[in-house]
Amino acid sequence: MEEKIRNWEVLPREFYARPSVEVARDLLGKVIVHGSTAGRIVEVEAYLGLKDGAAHASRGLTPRTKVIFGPPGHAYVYFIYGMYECLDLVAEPEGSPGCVLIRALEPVAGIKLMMRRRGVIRIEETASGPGKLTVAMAITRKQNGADVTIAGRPLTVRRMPDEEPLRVISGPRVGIRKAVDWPLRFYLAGNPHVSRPR
DNA sequence: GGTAGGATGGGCT
DNA sequence: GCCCATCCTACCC
Repeated sequence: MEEKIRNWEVLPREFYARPSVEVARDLLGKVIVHGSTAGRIVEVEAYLGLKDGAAHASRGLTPRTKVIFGPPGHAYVYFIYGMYECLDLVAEPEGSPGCVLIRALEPVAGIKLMMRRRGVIRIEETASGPGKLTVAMAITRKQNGADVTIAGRPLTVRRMPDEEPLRVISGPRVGIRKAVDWPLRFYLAGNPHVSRPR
């Protein structure tokens, strides 16, 4: 990782201890750092609690969902479709379920390594999907439950010092069968790393 | 440009 | 046994 990134502010736990929709929107433009790789968040989805039929947490507290009910600012990493892993960041105060699925990143550091892990030659194919970005950044279920608010840990989320205003588009979440009309997906307008433009 | 179908295994009823 | 917060390939305009 480039040395400058190591000096960027790590988002504190208070950032995550808010309603999931607010946390989702505000995570856009922030940077996920894992090992020597880093990527700017360009697409997210909020998942709520018991009322949100599409959310894993809607089934209640189980071995898998206990991280979502735990303290905010931790990673929730789950296995899906027998093949892929997806990264969420836990929101809401402890005891209140809610999380944000990271759906796409714009590679920022360790770009060649990320592309090599993915086996792609175009940067836009590197992390433009929730299953793609975990491969590119080597994030696995080993990181499930990891605290992302502590500088010095391998997995952190940081604020760029020169963050600019963002044009955000919201719409329905992708790949779900329940609560399909809730506009809980947020992404950066015109960004080529978004998984599904429009 | 587009999409239909298959890969593949864990979680939960 | 069924469902899945996905991705890639083959195939078809």
